Amino acid sequence: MENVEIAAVLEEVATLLEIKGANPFRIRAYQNAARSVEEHSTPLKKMVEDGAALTELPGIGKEIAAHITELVLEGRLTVLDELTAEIPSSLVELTRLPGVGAKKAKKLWEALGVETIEDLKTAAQAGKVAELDGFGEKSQQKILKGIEAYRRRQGRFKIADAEQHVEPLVAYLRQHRAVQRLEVAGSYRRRRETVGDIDLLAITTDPGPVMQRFTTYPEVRKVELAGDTKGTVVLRSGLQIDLRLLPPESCGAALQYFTGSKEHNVRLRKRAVTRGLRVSEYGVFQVTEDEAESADPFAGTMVAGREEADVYATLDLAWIPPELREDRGEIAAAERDALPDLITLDDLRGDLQMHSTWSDGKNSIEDMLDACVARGYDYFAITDHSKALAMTGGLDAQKLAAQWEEIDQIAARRSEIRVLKGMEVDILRDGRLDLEDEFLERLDVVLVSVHSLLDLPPAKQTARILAAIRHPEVNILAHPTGRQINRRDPMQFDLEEVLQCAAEHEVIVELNAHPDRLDLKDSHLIRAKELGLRVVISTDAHRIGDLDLMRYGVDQARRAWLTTGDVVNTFPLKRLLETLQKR
DNA sequence: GCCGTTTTCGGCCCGACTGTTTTCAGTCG
Repeated sequence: MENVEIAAVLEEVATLLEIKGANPFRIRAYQNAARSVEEHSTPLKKMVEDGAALTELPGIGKEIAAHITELVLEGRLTVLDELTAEIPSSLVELTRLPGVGAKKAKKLWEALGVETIEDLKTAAQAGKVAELDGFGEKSQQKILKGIEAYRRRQGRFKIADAEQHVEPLVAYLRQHRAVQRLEVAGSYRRRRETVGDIDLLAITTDPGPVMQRFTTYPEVRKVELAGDTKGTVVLRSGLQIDLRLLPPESCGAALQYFTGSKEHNVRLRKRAVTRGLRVSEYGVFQVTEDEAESADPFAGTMVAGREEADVYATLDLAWIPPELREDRGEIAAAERDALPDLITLDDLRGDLQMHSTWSDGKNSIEDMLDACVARGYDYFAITDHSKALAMTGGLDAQKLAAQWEEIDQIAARRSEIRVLKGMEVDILRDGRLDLEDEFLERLDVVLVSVHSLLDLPPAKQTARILAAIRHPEVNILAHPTGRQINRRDPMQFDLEEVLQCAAEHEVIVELNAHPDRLDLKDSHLIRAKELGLRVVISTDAHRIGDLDLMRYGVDQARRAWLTTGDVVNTFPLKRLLETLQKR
């Protein structure tokens, strides 16, 4: 049982308690505990087995520690069983729909007998939802739309969640002596923001025992198939894993083949055909016309297969980084030897969005400083929220001035890194900014972002954002679309117009590295680059550990072909400051 | 339910917006 799963169970308990109408603070305790578990780097399962004190984790006390222990050891949770005896657990899913919280889920259940999303859809289509007290026609429409959006993203795992399941499995398989090499291929290797299933590749000359080890992995819920070359299992988390077993001479070809994408491979195989070659997961084969028709995958003469780069080389192509393999022009670029020199994590010199205890962050400015120093950064920006976000403890001008004093004091004794004074300033309804101009002028870096009124009519939303980025003091448009992966669709507005306006006003667009956001997404970033925009990759850290989320942003940036020249926080401090001093 | 202490209780982020109402409950961030 991975930390994400434990966290999910605690969340489920919280939601059921909410539906039940329990003490709100008790509910929050479970939510806090869930978050704490999810963020904890070592597996709690291991802590339980080692007898380590779970209460050392923030938000975990005696009771929840006991719950986690029960969950890990027994695979069940008494509290949860008791709750689901009263309330159908499927109601939890209803609360994931926008506009449906615990109270409404309860009402739908009690008044209409709705237990599942499907029930709700039927009831809404029959117009029964609108007739309920507290609901109306608009709510009913919103629910139907929400169900549609929810369905669209079903079954996909965020890359960071998938990692939690995949990494232990990979380690487990690599321990087996018959496994010469084990790699993750597919969209996971291409570092897509979400993955549907996982493609594993094991190189072995002794498939039987490897398949045996795979299908007996303790987290396996169901074995779909287990042959000599291919096995499929579903983990308890619901994540499907395909394992392919291949001999060493096919390793590179198989890695290439199963990494995809499908579109990339189709183009590659077409290219091969014009050269009298056949490309498959077993290798690249020089084939005659007759052999090309053969059903035998080993027909012809094998010319490559052991190394992935050789597969590309036989097609007169440079090796293409997996993140680019989406048929977005990478094959033409590889042919001209004009592939971009993609950004790497080591290129980053700082982080330009993070929060401190001054607003909703969990660590002090100096803690964040220490953590940034430890990551080898040359600079970082403290960017707490502005006052419109009252729930985060957003800062007004007076508090901001007090924060500057603290920053100055810290900077005076800590010269090893440069602290930039920043703020994540809310864009108000009409596009004005949530901080007075004379304070904006004195900040080193001004981020602006939308946190409220996410569903304004598109024209109004566009106008609102345009107004903000035209403000002469604005440097960065943070998490531009406002989406949350698998949770909330992007805001409706004209992104193209916003990007063009940002280009015109030299506003940098953020690639928010948080794996829940990854906003802008790859295709948007490609467009931004075309328009000559600069990008900043920021973690939006709310605690020290979040600073490590940077790598997800880098993955996404690589998918968008970005290089160090495109990303301002790869710049040395002097050049960064010049870039921020645009006007 | 957790936390912290001036330590075994009392506080815990709270304001804005929406759609429903006709003065406000529920949701969201």
